[in-house]
Amino acid sequence: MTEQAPRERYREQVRGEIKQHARNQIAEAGLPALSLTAIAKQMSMTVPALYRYYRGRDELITALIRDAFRSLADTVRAAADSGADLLALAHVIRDWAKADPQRYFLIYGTPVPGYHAPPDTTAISNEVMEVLIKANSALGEPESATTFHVHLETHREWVDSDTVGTGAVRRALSFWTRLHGVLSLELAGHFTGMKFDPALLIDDELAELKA
Amino acid sequence: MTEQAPRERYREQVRGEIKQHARNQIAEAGLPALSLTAIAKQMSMTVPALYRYYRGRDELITALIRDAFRSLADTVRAAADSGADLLALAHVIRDWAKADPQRYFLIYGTPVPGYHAPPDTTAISNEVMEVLIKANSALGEPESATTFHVHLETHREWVDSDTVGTGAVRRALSFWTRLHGVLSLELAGHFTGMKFDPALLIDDELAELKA
DNA sequence: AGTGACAGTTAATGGTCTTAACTACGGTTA
DNA sequence: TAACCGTAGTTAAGACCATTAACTGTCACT
Repeated sequence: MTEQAPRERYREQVRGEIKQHARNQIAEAGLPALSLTAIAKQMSMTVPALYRYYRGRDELITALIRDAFRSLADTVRAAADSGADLLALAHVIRDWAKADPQRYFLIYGTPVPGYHAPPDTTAISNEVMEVLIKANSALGEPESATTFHVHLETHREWVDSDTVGTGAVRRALSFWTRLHGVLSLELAGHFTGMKFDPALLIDDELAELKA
Repeated sequence: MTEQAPRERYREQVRGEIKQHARNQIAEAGLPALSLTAIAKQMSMTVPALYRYYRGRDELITALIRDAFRSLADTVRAAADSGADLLALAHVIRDWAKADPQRYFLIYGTPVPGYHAPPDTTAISNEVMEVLIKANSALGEPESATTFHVHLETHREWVDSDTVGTGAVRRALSFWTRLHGVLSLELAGHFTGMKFDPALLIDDELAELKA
């Protein structure tokens, strides 16, 4: 019942320090390069000591994924609350991704076949989607319904509030997939050689979203 | 100068067998799970024996990447030569990806910061782009030029033949990025929970490409 | 029939993650 | 103040992993 803050505070401090070293390693050489041995060496500790703070390599990675989702969700929400329109929102996300590409790939990159993110993490992921849908609610509903639109009418249980139209959901999906399409290819370097500016491609792709 | 086929043929045989085991491991548990030790065990060999066939783990991976690109390029080209339209082409690519998601991610997934694909591999990658551009040449050039379109006019040295219009290049980029956007998120499982059919989303996204 | 190239072996090095058992310290309580 | 207990950290050990070096046998060609 007593205030045992110091112990707990130190613990959080060290956990944070471990994550920071982990982030640096991943940013520099990718997730496979994340090494507990290297972290321990940088912190002047022995490797098993790290297990006091994380159950193992996987739990550390999971924590980093959670942080990345949290950071993205906060960034997107803050921008949306500041009245950013869809195009501005896209560039906020792009800037966030380009600041640390490997962090973006930690979230949206190659999945591990067995791995399933813990529920709280996917919940944060949904936050992002909610903001995107809300931002897309500004534009009205389209007059002509596409095949996918009518399909979505009967497959949108996952978006709880019925205050948003199906059109907003569809546009949010378009926004998300188009942005991710350009962004992930850009970050992966698949546009090098082609000398165009990906930012302009994004603008173009999202301009057609007005429908 | 003599016909030393048997040795060479056996060599290619074994190289292929190694790749097959590697492919299975990656398909099941992702690239990080690729283990030379496991391959050797499955082939009833010792690990160092594998080094007769590949300089190391990295060269084996590179070979797999090259094969994947080759397979995709051939598949796309074959479909295009059979007169498949853009939508059909998209579904051919999607089917190819869904048949072995990890193979798709081997090509378009999370990049390793240091790694640069060998020139011959990127050349195959360009083949795919060429086919896409060619397929997009069918539709004519748009009357109104977007900002990105005019930007692309001055940044398209990478597409050699001047027989294709800038509009075709732009549409090919849209096609590629939109398809990849939906497909990569689908394969990574980011749509699970949302119960819609990604195939219909792709149809919708590409339908708007007619512009 | 002999020779050389090559497949495959064993052995050794160094790296990784992980668990178990032990030590020592620091704060809490009697 | 003295005993105690939880916890951070250690050493030791096991099980993987990739890679290199040195050796052996075999097969194909001269």
